[in-house]
Amino acid sequence: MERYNDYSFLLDRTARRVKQYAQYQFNCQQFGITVDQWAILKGLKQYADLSQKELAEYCGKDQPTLTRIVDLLVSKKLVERQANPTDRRSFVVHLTPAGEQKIDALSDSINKIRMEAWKKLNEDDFEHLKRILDTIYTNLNIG
Amino acid sequence: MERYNDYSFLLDRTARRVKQYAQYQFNCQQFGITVDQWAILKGLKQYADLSQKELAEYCGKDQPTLTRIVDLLVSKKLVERQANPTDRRSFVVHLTPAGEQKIDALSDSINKIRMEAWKKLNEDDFEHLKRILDTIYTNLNIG
DNA sequence: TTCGTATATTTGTCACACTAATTATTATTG
DNA sequence: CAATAATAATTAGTGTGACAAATATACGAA
Repeated sequence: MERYNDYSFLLDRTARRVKQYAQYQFNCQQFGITVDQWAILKGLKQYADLSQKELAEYCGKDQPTLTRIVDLLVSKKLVERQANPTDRRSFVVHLTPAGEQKIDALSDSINKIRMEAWKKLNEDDFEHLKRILDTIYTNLNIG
Repeated sequence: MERYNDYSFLLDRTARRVKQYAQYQFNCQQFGITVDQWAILKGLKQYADLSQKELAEYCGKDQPTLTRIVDLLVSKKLVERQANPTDRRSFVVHLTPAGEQKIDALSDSINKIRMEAWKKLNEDDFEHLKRILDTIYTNLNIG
């Protein structure tokens, strides 16, 4: 069934538009961060004070990418790197008060932006999508 | 239903893995091109001799990205830019014989790579996925 | 203890996405 | 016909993704 090949085009195209739409709204509303930086802030909020390796894993980024995103968040004073007392190789990434505040200030607006994509779709659609994407994801495990 | 927000994480994660897996196989099998370069070659094969603007549209790329991919394909001698006789602002992108040959040589292997993702999924799943992704895509039309 | 290996992070390089600005050409309008 | 607007392609700048290599530290085995 060669036409199934189209899934890769559809996936790539849709993922890019989702990100582009969100970033466009972030810019219009002057959130001052990127979509990927937001994902890291949310991860920190949810799991709190992780090492970069753990944070990368939970957020689905690789470590070099996470390093660079954390660099940007540090320069915006939204997070800080703290020494890890039990392992001097690693850092603990910690939300600053400004970071906490940013999350509180943006959460509602960002939920609204995200939900724009879900118009005309329902619970069953979500379950389908989640199952199919997870299947693809595990089918392609390289390791 | 705030949990629907996860669709963006799932989409991004899956699209990246699909691309990463394909690129990994491209590298192992020494195809000598990237996944995105392949998408442009296939677009040219299908539609033949388009301007860069048209090619970008059909392939779902923006114009600056397409310019750079075409640059790389030109340097690999797989395509060439030809003057457009009716509009001196634009080029016609044309597959070279080497480009045609590359497509013929790789098509079967790439179909096989693509189908790895589809294990344990069926026709209905494809229809679901296509409908849901297309709905999201059109929901987020910025223009 | 010490040597070798594993791990956390960083850095470098190439490719791609998006935006804005530039250049050359074409189309329009006054 | 000249001035202006629109368009195709490019370039520049920033952010992200993947991979490999480098660095510093931790851990395990001899």
